Amino acid sequence: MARDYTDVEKKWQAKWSAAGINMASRDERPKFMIIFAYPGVTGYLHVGHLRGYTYADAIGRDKRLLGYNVMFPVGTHATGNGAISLAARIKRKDPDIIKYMKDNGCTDEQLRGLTDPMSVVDFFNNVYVNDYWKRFGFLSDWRRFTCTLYPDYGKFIKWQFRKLMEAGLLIQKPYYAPFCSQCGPVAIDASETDISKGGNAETQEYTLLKFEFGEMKLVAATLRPETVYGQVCFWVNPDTEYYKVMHRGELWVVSKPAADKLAMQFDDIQFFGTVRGRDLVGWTCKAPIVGRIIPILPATFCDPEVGTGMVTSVPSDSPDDWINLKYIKEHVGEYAKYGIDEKTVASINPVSIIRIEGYGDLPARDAVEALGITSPDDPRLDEAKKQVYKDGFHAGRMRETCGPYSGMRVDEAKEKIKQAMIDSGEAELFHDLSEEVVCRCGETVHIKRVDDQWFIDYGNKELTERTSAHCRDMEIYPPEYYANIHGVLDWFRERACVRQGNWLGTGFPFDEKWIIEAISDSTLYPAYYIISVYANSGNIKPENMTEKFFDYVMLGKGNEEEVAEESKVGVSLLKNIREDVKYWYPLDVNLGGKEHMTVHFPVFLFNHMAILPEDMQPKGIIVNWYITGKKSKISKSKGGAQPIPGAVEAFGVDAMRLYYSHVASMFVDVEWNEEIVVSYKQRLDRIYSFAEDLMQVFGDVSDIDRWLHSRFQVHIANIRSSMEKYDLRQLATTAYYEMFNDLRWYVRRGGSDEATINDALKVWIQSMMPITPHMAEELWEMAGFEGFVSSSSYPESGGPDLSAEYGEDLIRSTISDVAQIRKVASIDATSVYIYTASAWKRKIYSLAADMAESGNGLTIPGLTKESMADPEIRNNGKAASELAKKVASEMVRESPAKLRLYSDSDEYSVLSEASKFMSEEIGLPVKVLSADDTARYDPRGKSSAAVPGRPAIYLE
RNA sequence: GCGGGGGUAGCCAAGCCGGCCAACGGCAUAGGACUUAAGAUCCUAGACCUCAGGGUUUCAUGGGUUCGAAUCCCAUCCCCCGCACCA
Repeated sequence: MARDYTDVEKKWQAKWSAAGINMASRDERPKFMIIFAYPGVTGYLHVGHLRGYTYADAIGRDKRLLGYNVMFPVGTHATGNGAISLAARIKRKDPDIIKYMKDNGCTDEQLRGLTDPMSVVDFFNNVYVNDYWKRFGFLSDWRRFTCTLYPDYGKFIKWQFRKLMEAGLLIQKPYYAPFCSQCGPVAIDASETDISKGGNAETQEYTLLKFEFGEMKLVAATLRPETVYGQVCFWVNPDTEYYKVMHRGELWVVSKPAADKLAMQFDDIQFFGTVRGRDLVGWTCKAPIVGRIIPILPATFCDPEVGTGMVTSVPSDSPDDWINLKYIKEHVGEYAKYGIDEKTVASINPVSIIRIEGYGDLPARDAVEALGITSPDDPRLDEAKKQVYKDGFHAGRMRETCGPYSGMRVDEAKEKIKQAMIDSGEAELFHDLSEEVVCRCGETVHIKRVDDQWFIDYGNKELTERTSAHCRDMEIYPPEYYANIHGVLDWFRERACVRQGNWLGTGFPFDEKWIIEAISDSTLYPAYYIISVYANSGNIKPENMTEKFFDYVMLGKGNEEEVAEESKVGVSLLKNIREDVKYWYPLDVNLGGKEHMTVHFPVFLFNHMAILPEDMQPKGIIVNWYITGKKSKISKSKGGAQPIPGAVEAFGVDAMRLYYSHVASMFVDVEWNEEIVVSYKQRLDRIYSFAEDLMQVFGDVSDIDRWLHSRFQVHIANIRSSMEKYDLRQLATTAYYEMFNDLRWYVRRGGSDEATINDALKVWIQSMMPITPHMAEELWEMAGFEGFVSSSSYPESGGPDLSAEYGEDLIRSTISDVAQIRKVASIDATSVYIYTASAWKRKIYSLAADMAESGNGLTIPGLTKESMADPEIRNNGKAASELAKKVASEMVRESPAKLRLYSDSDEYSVLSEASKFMSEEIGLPVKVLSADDTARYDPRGKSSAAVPGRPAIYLE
């Protein structure tokens, strides 16, 4: 049957909204505040993002069932240049972006309005709230929505930074930042928000080595300063025109691109003409530290774009250098035109400088030969280079050729040698990117030195220790992250917190030329949701949000009258907001994707600790993993893999929510698979139909009612303990599978009591509410329950009815045993006889229970002795002592209560009453007899094998 | 390199403070019921062996601890993620 899920979803969303149950206001109830880390406004979201958001809503809904006043606010993060570049691309009608927007349902008319950044932000804010979060049935307090670009939000951030300054946590020092000459600073990251190429580039620190060449210094850039003792020659590209630049009174020779890069990192670079590479080759220069005079050789592999376009040659440890030197030696004739003679070349011999386990004197040669590389053009040189470096750096030691560094570990020598050369003026540092990075605007990105960069000092020891200590008292999931977060906090150093350039965000309060960057303005913000509602309603304007205002409402500093005077906010409103803050904070749960583990969550914790008092520190963090596309993350910047509105139409919101909750643990990645989502949809269909049928059952009380009631008490307890750990998957398993199966068994067993069904139905629907709220409301209404299930109260577990469960388990296992015997014995049975155990056997269990309770414990000799002391048992001779022995050894770990079940259960009645049912299930007539019935039919004497919990079976 | 996480039956995926585990659940599969048929739904089966409810081998590989290990320890192989201005 086709059920119109969309209608049901819209119907209940409208009702919730009309009743205002999503709105969170301070009252007498205990509170629960949960957020998810708000998304960046960089485009449309995809089905993967809704996973975490759904968890947040479901957890909030579960807390509602337990009587909490739940606040679940949402917002967006628009800081950055995403909106700027998006608007620019729309404005210039970039076909890719137009297609992307249209594919996601943006109309031409809407598109026409999206040519400035704020329109883009507003547009997506609207999409996120209406097409995603409201559409998914979230009970969020929409009045509290905020965005990082709202002026009132900015006021809060400025306050936050003033507090950081007061705490001495803002510091200034030079910084090397990726920089576009057109757009200013850019972010280099794999998702390529700012850039169009080079997302995996890293900033590398090069050591610039200065080689004396007459009055000039030839400057080579190296990543391996520890190898300077092995320098034997110098590479210059003969086809390149090099630049002479003056720097600190020295005349440097570097490539043109290098000169440009140097100018971004040193202030005094002056141009002094050029020199051709071919005019340098054939001469010699003096190498730093070793003072060795080495020949300058031509090398076409010297790329002017990399480093300085000149390279010092260490053939002992650099596969490139080794292979090129080898080539020259073997093809000297080709180099005559550069004035290179055979004698010079022959005199160049590698110097062994590093001893590495598994390598000979010349690691570069070994690596090259091991890979069978014979030509300078072999692409595997890169691999050889990495291998030699890795092995040498971590396991190598400097040889005796390395002067004062002899015997030192390579990783240690690297720093020491570098520093020594810097101190002596033979070297300087330079930063460059590991690969070409191109800005969205098309310009190449370089590293620029920024002298007065502001940092937040997350390396602060005292702050780190307090934050780390607090984490031990938090609920952090998964447990691995709880254990690991201390390491993450320790590892944090200073973090650049402001930037310049083409960037939307809040101005830095101490110097407005800076704009606060994207992570730093999103740390303390959960607290702002408490205040945003007043800003959104217009009761408080940004200009009212003075430093004293926030000091008062957030920290309780100052007195109301003074603050009211200064901020122009009424005293009662001020007090009211202050009470709100005290009521709602601390935040109970901050939920976010795993990418936050090393960035957002740590700074979220640090900033709370730095600014807010002990009793306002966060209480919980939950990390969720991703829904991925085939092979890769479904990337939002690369175009949505599955637009959300389409998925909602196809599968229904509840099916998607159930899919997210149940398909796997929160803490593993899951590959998006529509077929799986469809199967969840079908499950919901079945639940709908079954629940509807259940509502039509009006019958009599029977034994099975007790069993169903017991099962549900167990499920309630199970759900409660699972949700204490926010284990939504277990909740889903219980509600959508176990409860469902038990109800079906109940019906199959002939259960039909209206009151029992009603009770079970009520709990069942409530249990499903957190995950599939629309279906739950619909069923709740159909069943005739009052109000919203979303606002109902979940019961406490009454505990299980062990004897009811024992009886039912007995019936099930007996049926299963009959089936087993029929299968194994492969006989065509026509009827089934079931014999329950003799009374004396139950008595042995009773004695065993007594012993277990007595504290002396259950032992074989003990039980045998006790049993044989009883005349009734003793009468049965050897069978009795054997059973006593068996019971004592097998039941030694069972609880006395369990033993009592064996001894006290009236198995004959239980099975007799179920005989009709068993006949139907088995398909044969079933007769239940007692082994104590002297007139019983028992041609094979099977009844003697019956024991409590396991009746004997005879088929004929 | 530093830090972290994994390898479970055809696939996905629970379990992993040792025993209740031959190992939850889903999907796919097989047999049966229902149906004119298909689909849906329901039942049953599911590593291997077994003519009476039993037994034998399994949870990357190899060792070890234990009365007992998918679960603890060690080693090995393989896979994945983060490493900074991207919430």
